Amino acid sequence: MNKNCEKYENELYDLAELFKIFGDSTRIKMLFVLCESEVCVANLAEALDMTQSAISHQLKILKQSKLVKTRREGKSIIYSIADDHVRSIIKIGMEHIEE
Amino acid sequence: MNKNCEKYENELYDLAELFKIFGDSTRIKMLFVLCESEVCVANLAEALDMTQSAISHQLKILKQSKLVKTRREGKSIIYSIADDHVRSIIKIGMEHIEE
DNA sequence: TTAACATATGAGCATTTGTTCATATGTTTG
DNA sequence: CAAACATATGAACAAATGCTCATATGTTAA
Repeated sequence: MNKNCEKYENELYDLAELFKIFGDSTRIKMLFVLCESEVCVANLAEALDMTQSAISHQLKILKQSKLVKTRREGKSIIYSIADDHVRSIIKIGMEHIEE
Repeated sequence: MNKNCEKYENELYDLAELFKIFGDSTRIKMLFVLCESEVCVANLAEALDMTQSAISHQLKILKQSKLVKTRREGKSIIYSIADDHVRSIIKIGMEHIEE
């Protein structure tokens, strides 16, 4: 029997971890908004109609996963998509949905 | 503020649901194995070193999500990838990982 | 038809996850 | 410096999730 999933055990684990990040409504909405333009925490919260705290907790997860990056601008922290793979993943997922 | 995530509310919800399926070690391993060849339940269980029951429960989820399809062959049920989007999604995820 | 095999499924349980609430940290302005 | 603003974080709790165990359903061969 095929045992490649043992061989690729670690890669597949990481892959699952990656998709897990995208597998939550709140996070995918956040990423979707960020795909269009960089946004500060408060504006993200407003866009999704959620509390600043909830958004902040999720941003932490997105940042730890290196899907977003930050920079400070005055009192605000501006979040943006870390690399184009995020857009690719969302795009290809959307293509699957739309059928 | 950008409210496109309201506009695309439903699509983004479905997208999250899709990625949620990929966001589990067991399921991604199953899909990975199935990407290479169609397999019956018992062989999948063996390949992943898991119980038949656990695999069967997950296969149900994969089937409900239309990521896999089945056909009967004697006493066995043979599972296979339902469409090539599954391979694309795994592939693009892998590309992101390997960096 | 009955025994053996292959898969499916429901209930129960432990773990994980996402939100809220309260509060801490950090920055700018007066 | 103090007050106001923006974000981060820890604890607690409810909901969702994945596995196990027992058993049901369905198929084939004797």
